[in-house]
Amino acid sequence: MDHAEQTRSQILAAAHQFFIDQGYHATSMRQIAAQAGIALGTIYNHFPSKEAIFKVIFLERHPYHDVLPLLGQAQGETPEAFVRNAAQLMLKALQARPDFLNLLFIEHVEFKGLHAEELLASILPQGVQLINDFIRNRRAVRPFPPAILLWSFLSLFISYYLGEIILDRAHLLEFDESAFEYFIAIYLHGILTGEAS
Amino acid sequence: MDHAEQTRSQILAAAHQFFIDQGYHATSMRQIAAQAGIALGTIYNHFPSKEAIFKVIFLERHPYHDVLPLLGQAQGETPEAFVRNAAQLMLKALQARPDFLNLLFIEHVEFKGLHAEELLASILPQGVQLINDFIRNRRAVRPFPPAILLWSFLSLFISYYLGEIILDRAHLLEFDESAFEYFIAIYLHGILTGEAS
DNA sequence: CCTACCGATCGGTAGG
DNA sequence: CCTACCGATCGGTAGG
Repeated sequence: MDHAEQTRSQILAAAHQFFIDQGYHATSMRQIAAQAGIALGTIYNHFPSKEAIFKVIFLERHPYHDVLPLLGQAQGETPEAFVRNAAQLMLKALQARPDFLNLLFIEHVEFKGLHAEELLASILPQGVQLINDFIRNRRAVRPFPPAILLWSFLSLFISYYLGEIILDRAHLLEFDESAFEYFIAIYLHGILTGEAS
Repeated sequence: MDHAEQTRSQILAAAHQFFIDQGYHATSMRQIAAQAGIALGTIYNHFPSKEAIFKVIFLERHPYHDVLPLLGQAQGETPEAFVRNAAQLMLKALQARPDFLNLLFIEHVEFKGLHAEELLASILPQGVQLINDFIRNRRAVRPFPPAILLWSFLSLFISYYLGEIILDRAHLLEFDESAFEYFIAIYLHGILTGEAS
C-alpha cells in the first residue's frame, strides 16, 4: 500500500467512526481531517465530496460483507442444527459490528435510501441461492416461499439484536442470552413440521 | 388553544416533518421557522433550543402513542384470531406513520439513545400488562416467558415493515400483502402447540 | 408589566 | 499534501 492509499484508508477509517458515532450531517470534514492527521484540503485530493466518502463506506466497507457470507459457512445435520448454527454465527458477527445498523439508519434517514438499491442488488441473489440450497437439502420444512424463509430468518436475529440494544439502553438487561434461544425455538416451530427431519 | 399554543404547535409540526425527512442535524432552525410561518427568533420564545424541540416530538408526539394502544383493542376468540387481528391493526397503523422508525433512528444515531430510556419506561409496563392478559385468557400457547412473547410479536411486524421498506426501495415489490400472512403463520406455528385452542 | 413577535446581527463553522 | 480563503449558512441572541 503506497502513501496515497494509506491516506485514503485513514480518511475512510476516520469518517466511518464519526459517521456511526454522530451521523452524517453532524460530522464535519474538519473532524475527519484532524482524526486522519491531514489538512482539510487534502481530503479533496482523495474524494470529490463528503457524500462520496459515505458512499464508499456504505458500499465497500459495510459489515454485511463480513456477516452475510457466514450463512454459507453454517453447518448442521438437521434443519434445527443448521438454523441454530447459522443464527449463532450471524448474531455473533452482528454484535461485533454495531456499525451494521448505524450505517443502514444513516442511509435510510439522511439519504432516503439513495445508495441502498445498489447494495441490495448485490446481496439478494446470494441470499436466494443460500435459501434454495437449504430447502433442497432438508426435509420437514413447511412449504413457505424461499423469499419468506430468508426474510423471516434475517428478521429473527435482526429483531433479537434490535431488542437487545433497546433493552440495554433502558437498563433492563435482566435477561441473558437464553432469550435468543427462545427466538430460535419460535422460528423453528414456525417453519418446521412436527415430523422428524 | 390561544395564539401562543397555536404557534408552538406549528413549530412542532414543521420540525417533525423536517426531522423525519432529513434527519436532525440536516434540519436548520431557519427551515423550521419558515415552514411555521414565523421569524427565526420567535422559535426561542417557545423552545430554549433545537434539541428541546426534538425531545418534545420524540417523547410526546411519537407514533407509539397511537400504535401500541391498538394491541389492547385487538379482539378474537382464539389465539390465532387475536394475533392475526392485533398484527393487522398494528401494521396498518405503522404503515400510516412512517415517522415511527425515522424518529427511532434519529434518536439512535444522532442522540445515542439519550431520550429513549424515558420513552421505554412508559411503554414497557403497558406491554407486559397486555401480554399477561393474553396468556391468562388463552390456551394452547407454548410456555415462553411473557417478555419473549411480546418481544417476538413486536418483532414480527417490525421485521415485516422493515422488509417492505427495503424491498420497495430495491424495486423488488413482486410480492403482495400475502407475505404478511406468511409471517403471521410462522409466528403462530412458533408460539402455539398443535392442540386445538 | 405581560405576551408574542420583529429585523438585524452575534460569534463560529459549514462544504468546497 | 498544505495554507489560505470563498459564499452561505449554522444555532442562538441582541434591543425594542
